[in-house]
Amino acid sequence: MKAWQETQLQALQSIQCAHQLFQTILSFSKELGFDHCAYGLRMPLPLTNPKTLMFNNYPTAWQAQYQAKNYLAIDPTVQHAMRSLLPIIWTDDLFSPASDLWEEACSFGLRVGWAQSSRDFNGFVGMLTLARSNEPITEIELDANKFKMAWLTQVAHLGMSRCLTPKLMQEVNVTLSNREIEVLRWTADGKTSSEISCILNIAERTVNFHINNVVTKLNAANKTSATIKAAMLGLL
Amino acid sequence: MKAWQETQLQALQSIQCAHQLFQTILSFSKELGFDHCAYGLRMPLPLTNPKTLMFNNYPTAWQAQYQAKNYLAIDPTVQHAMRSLLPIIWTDDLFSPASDLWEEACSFGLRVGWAQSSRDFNGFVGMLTLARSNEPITEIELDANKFKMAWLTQVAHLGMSRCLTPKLMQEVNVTLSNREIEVLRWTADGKTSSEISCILNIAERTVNFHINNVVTKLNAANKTSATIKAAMLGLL
DNA sequence: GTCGATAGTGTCAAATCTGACAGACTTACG
DNA sequence: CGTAAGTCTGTCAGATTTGACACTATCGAC
Repeated sequence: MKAWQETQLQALQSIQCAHQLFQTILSFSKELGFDHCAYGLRMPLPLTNPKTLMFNNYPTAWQAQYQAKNYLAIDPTVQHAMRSLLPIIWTDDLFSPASDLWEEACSFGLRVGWAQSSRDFNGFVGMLTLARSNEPITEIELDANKFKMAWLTQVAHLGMSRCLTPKLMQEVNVTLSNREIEVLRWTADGKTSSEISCILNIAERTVNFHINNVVTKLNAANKTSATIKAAMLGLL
Repeated sequence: MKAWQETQLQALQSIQCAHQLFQTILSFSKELGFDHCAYGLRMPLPLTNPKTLMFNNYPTAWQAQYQAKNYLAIDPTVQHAMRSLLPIIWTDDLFSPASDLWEEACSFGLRVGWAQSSRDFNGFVGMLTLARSNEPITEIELDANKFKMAWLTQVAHLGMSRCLTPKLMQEVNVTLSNREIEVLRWTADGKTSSEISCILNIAERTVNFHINNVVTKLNAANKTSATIKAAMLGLL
């Protein structure tokens, strides 16, 4: 347990394969007393259909069930994780809006769990879940381990997003010029092209030129979409 | 040091005044061996001029200097914090692009420091800095305390943003109807009103009606600005 | 049973954006 | 000295958005 931090940081920095990284995370979660571990990464875009990648060592049948019934959309732990950075512990109360899910999870031996999320500057949200079948999480255990659990959440996110982001979201690799950023920021703040042309002392045509370049670079359908993409991915 | 976690969480949940909360954070930072502490909170909007709130117990003269020379805009620790969730330690290298700032900080007895940021679901970025005048941060110290420092970053952010967000950014209090969210998501993904009307099987006029309501609610100048605001504040 | 929030629809003129035509100037880099 | 990237500018037609006019209907709360 001494080598925790070094090993983690090494893994974080060196491992290039997400599956391999997950195995490392899993081994840490076992050291913390949890047989099961799940890591999910949700991309910020598109807003109408944000993709989520999942890694876990849950029973295969439960994984299939979860997928088939689209439990991701109603899982209360996920909903919490999308709104708050605070850790959350599985309770009957928490799962009351999704009793089916809860009962089935229990039937697969997933009765005790803890989850926390994190969000990076590209807008990616990562969620780490640690779970086991029995042995409720005690106050004492929590006090002893919550620092490490929170840390693991961070480390897992940093590693996972480093591995996955560039492939999943080409747009994060795009670089915008200073002028493009400037114009796009004003656009995001609700200025029209002609207003921006006054602010920056250039022709309206030039403003539209820059905007059009960004639209092309980000593969967007129009100005609004381009602005959203750039802002959500932290390009502005 | 035993009561760390309880006290922190209590403070986090109960204290309503940001200054009072900062005093609590400061006391923890002292327990961790740092005389000085700074907490900054940056709001996500407006993009052309994002406001930042600062709390710290630095020498008054240094605070004035920092403000007067607008060091916030070039501070390498801030720039790092805006791009990465990883903690960072003050080094000569780090400050080489801002040697003036670094020399002046040293002259005020701020030579050793550590900083980490976090980002919440409203897009607010918080940054915690722990500093002292001498005694370099050793590997051993870091290994012993980095979990707690990361934790404190989180706790500070949760408390501070709870205190400050509702006042600073009225828009976070706005609630959008389901239909408004739906329409706005499609808008963010680059669909035109007429396209959305097809997708949702309603009249184009109705789409514009919903969009206009959101524009009004969020006090935005137009569709693009409203969409950005909603997306950045996690309303979508 | 009225009130408020939500959802839906119509028309029309002016403002704004989009796309496609094409070209010029500067700066950094090799 | 050429080349690439970034910045800047022009015109014009057609699509889209915006703002202001009104109106109907449902649903839950008081």
